[in-house]
Amino acid sequence: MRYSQILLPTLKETPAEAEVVSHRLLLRAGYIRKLTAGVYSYLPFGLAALRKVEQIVREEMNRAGAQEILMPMVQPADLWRETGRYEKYGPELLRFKDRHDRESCLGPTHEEVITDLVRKNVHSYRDMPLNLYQVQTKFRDEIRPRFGLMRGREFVMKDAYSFDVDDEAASKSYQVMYETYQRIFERCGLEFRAVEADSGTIGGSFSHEFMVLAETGEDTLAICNDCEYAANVEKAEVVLPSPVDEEAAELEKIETPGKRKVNTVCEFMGIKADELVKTLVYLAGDETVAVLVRGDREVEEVKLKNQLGVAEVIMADDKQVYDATGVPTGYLGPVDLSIRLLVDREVAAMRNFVVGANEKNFHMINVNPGRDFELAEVADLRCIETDDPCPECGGTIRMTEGIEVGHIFKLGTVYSQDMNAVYQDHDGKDKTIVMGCYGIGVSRIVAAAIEQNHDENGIIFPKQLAPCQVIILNLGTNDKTITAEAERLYAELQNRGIEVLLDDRDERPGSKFKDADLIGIPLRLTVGKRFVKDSVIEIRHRADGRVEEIVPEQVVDTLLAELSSI
RNA sequence: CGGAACGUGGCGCAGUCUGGUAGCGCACUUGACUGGGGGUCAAGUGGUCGGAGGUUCAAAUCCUCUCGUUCCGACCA
Repeated sequence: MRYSQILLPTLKETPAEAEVVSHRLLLRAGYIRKLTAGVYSYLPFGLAALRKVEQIVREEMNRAGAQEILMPMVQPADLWRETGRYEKYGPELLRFKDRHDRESCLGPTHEEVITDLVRKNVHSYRDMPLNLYQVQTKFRDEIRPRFGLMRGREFVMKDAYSFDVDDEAASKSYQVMYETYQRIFERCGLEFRAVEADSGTIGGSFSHEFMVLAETGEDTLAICNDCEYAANVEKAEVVLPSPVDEEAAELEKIETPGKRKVNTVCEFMGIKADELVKTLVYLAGDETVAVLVRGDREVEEVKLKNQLGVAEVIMADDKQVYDATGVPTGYLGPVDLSIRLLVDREVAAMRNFVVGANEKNFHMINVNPGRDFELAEVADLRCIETDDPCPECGGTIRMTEGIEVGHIFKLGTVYSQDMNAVYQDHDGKDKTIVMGCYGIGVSRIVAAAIEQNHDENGIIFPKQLAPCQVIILNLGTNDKTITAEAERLYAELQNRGIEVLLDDRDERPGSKFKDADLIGIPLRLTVGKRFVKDSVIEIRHRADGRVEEIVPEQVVDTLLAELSSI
């Protein structure tokens, strides 16, 4: 490739619409351009990076015994009605009618289509296990597309579906995919964690998300500094604290005029927030419940939801609190409280703390669980926080953001039952096929890789994902010696099968250096004055800025050695 | 869907409050100089100011509607 001929429109300034790093750099480096909200064109280098990810995914899927197919993007509504998802899926499913008034939709995922395919073509236990996958453009009409390739409406996804005779075989297929995913993300050069995901709606099944660790992630993860533990904060368990060994002092009511907030009460009484317990009121279905957590903690609403077994919990407003308890907000406490009370495990282990007195302008001190109020319902209800102990190894937890790049799911027979996908077993009886599904956000990986690998000058692609491995800068396009050497190197590297871009533009050196940094090519060769003077070529590593000067004869061997470390 | 902001040449922006011949930087074209971290000078190209309607002698500017984009939230996973 010659820079003078390729469409690689780099920008000095960042388009105003781009907020996150990967979006900014993808635009600036000339990798993508937006057509409309959440829909992008891939320019040559953007496509090249995408292909690199696809290639890794394909190799590993094939190695795992999966077979590649390609399914239609346009799908008939009737198929979706069989699973009830045409109604359930919501407005993310882009629906339309064709010229014959047939209802159709653009595929946001392919469980229905693949299950249809399999029920028509797989009839015997001999046909399984079977794992089929595709790499394809998906369309989800997101309410709010954002962050460029991170959450587009149209995006490239690898989706795989496994079919097995029973649950045990399906678990094996799941395990194979779990390991395959580990390999894929490792080969992509990404720092990632596999985290257990919520299996909520489909009982009995299980599921893992693969998260790339990066600041711009949309999910918050609790990860351990000392071991491999990682969990979505919604699921991360807070370790049971050991009870405080302290003698219970005498309960006392004191006046706290106008002091309602945790910090004002603390200030007024000269205590810290961890010596106080706050009482929060939630609406959970038809019920109103109170939750006790330490003054400096937050309630994790997902945990509360699961504890109560309801679909949703909403924080009560001042009026709802008063209606339910007869106490104005700010003075609530567990002593003689009239509504159902849930106690965070941490609070249950505390002694002699401060709570509201259930009376305007009064708080209580030296409150003790068990003695002053009943510990009817104790559970893990608070958010895990930085420096909390790790539930696995006891190390310390830190919080980080994660980008979901993969999600694997044991589906069971959810779809096969609805769509009557059965096979004939040894005994001649029809049995329902057991399924799994496995997704990877291929285009999202490109964005995630950039989120994780960049500096102030631009992208730093891992070698495995870079559109090409080497860029040669000809710093003397009007100098015969320099140009001849740059051209010679270019031809030689191509012959040796190295992916190389030759910057043969009549630009000043500064521009060429800036562009080379911006587009993120791992290795840079510079042919310039130093070649004329000392017959040396400069080789520079984008990732760490390391520079060496070598004679032309060494170039190919040096590059091959560098690239073999992939 | 709720809240907020923005829309002026390819990109980034000023001008809008206070109506009066559309501007700046970058990019692009031509020429000269220059040539190892986005260079200098000169001369140029390119915009019916998102669209429609209205007010006015006069609208980028005021009013109404509309389309688009972005941010926060909700939703979804």
